[in-house]
Amino acid sequence: MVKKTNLKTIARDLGLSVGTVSRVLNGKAKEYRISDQTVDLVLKYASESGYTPNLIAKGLRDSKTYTIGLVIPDIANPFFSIMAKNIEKAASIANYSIILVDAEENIEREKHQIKNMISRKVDGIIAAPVGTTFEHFNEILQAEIPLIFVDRYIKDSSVTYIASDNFMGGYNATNHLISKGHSKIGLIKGSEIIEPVKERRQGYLKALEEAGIKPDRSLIEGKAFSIESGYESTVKLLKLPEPPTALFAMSNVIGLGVLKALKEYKYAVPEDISLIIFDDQPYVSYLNPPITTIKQNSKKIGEIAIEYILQLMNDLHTPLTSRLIPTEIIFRDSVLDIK
Amino acid sequence: MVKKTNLKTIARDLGLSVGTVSRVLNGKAKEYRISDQTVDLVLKYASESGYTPNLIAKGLRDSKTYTIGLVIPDIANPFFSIMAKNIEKAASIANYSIILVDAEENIEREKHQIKNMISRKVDGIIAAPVGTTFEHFNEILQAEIPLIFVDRYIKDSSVTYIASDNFMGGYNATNHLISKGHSKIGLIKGSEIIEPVKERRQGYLKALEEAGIKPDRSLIEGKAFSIESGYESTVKLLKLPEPPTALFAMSNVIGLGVLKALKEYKYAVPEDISLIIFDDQPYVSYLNPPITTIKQNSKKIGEIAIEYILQLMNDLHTPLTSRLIPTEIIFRDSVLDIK
DNA sequence: GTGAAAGCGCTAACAC
DNA sequence: GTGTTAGCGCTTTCAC
Repeated sequence: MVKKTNLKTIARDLGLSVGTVSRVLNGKAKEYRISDQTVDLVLKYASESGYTPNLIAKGLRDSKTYTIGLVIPDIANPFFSIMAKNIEKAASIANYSIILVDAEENIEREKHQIKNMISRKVDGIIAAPVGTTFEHFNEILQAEIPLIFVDRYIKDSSVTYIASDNFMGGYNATNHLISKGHSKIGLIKGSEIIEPVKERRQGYLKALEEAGIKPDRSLIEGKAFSIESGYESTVKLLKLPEPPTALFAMSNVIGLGVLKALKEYKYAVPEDISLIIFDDQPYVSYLNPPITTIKQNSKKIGEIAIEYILQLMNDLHTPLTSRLIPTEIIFRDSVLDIK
Repeated sequence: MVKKTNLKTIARDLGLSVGTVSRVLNGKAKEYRISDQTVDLVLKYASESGYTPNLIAKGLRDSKTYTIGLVIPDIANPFFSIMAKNIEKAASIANYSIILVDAEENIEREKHQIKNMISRKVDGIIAAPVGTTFEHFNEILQAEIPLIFVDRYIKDSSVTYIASDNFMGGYNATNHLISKGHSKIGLIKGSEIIEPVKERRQGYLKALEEAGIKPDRSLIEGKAFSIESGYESTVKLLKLPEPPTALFAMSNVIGLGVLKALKEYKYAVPEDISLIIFDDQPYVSYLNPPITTIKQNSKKIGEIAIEYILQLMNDLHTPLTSRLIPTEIIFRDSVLDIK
């Protein structure tokens, strides 16, 4: 037997009107000077009948869904799952729920899901876009839905973003390698259409340039944030006539692929080759050897994202500044001093 | 300028009625023998104006939200994030969106979020409950919302669950250790109120019993699925007058804590101590040494969960059988043969 | 102090 | 072939 309790049934059973019941349940009894007796009656009945307000109906009424869409390229990537965790936490404190979408690094899926979010009338969208195509995000803007980019972003899009300072991260990683005497530094990257990839590569290039090292295009490999791409790219570099003495892997997933290749080809780290991985994860301390990494502050990125989206939800025209969150280099034992 | 396009505005602008517009947009033009001219008109206008149907209003109408609540104890735990990925994928194929909740292994937060899900009128809930308390789940049942447990479950709850065969996993892990000559096997576990923890421990005990090894209660430690608990428990065991020769860590996070302790106390794996970790993750192949693990099929668990929830959504009284998904032992180099 | 009713956007039953 | 309208559950304005 379904006992669907709603304002109407409560009102009926208590011989009151929906209006009165609604007021009581919204704590507006005082304001409307509703009698204590009525208040008690309603409160008692509501709790005994297990009444839960229908947020959907409420939302329809005031054109809100108390919902934030989170569009992420790969939730299985620990960088994103930690970010998602913090975003969900901050959102729930503000009484918003997260609708999660995993775009699987697939632009078509992302487009489809964006449409879906718009249909669902989410109050805001936080996205780490898969690629550079922007039309589908334009639809969000046109629908006047607040939008914030995290981690990945589309540079000339006017959408506020919060990301790691990828340029400096790439620069610092490369510089550290250079300071240890390395000049043949392989860069294992993701797809170039991703802005952070470009930035990290530019940081890498800048460090080389400052050190007077001529960049060697054959030392730059990789086309995706995946174990496979990391693996294949590393193999290519290892087979070079003059293989690099150090590797800079652009993400934790890529890093796993690099490790796979190094293991297979029996390169010891750091004796045979040095390694730095962009993005720190708990397990890297226990790898053989512990890997030096560029640590991103995904917690902070998530927190600012929610802060920003809440502000936009309050006023769509709040002027917001895109933020580049500093990375930190965590020194471990994967870089050999060859000076 | 907000151009909020909805059925009403389209109807007004085109001099039609909302009914007609709705029919055309729902592909029911044929059925209602609406003129091609009208159809074209509506379709053209809708696409040009960027009309997106309001799923909320539609949902209010037919008491559906096309939404599934996913309640998880820790989305940063890769086991759960991979499961979430698969659940989201399967859900989106069936045109459902996922509302994600991270309970943070906190029963109060879980309760609160469950209430929220009910208010949101989700069409179903997939949960990996934090503890054994059940009242808040009863509310879901009372609200006649389909409910499925994954990974964690509450045994005497009548709620269908899909989980790894934890007993056999624990049994196989322990047996493997025994077969290599170990008899002092430390068990680093999570909180006992979690059913899978009990099951894994029983598997461990059963294997010992079958081998004629008397279980030593001082070898069983741990109280949470966290790095800290894994670390502290391991330290305790290492400080025993007669420390174990092998360790069985009950999860990937616990495993990280174990590794931390072993490293700190300079125990080499497997020379000084053998190790098996429950739950396989990509990085364990690259740990020092690669760790033997019990691999769970989180993809399959997620897929069945969605399959089941869809069936329940179709008919709440579909008879469903709880499933125990087999685990697999992945042999690597962390177990020493001491026979 | 409380009730009545409009309206949020949509679908479907009922008109004609 | 197309229009009208009730109703999903809620809040709030307007009555009295």
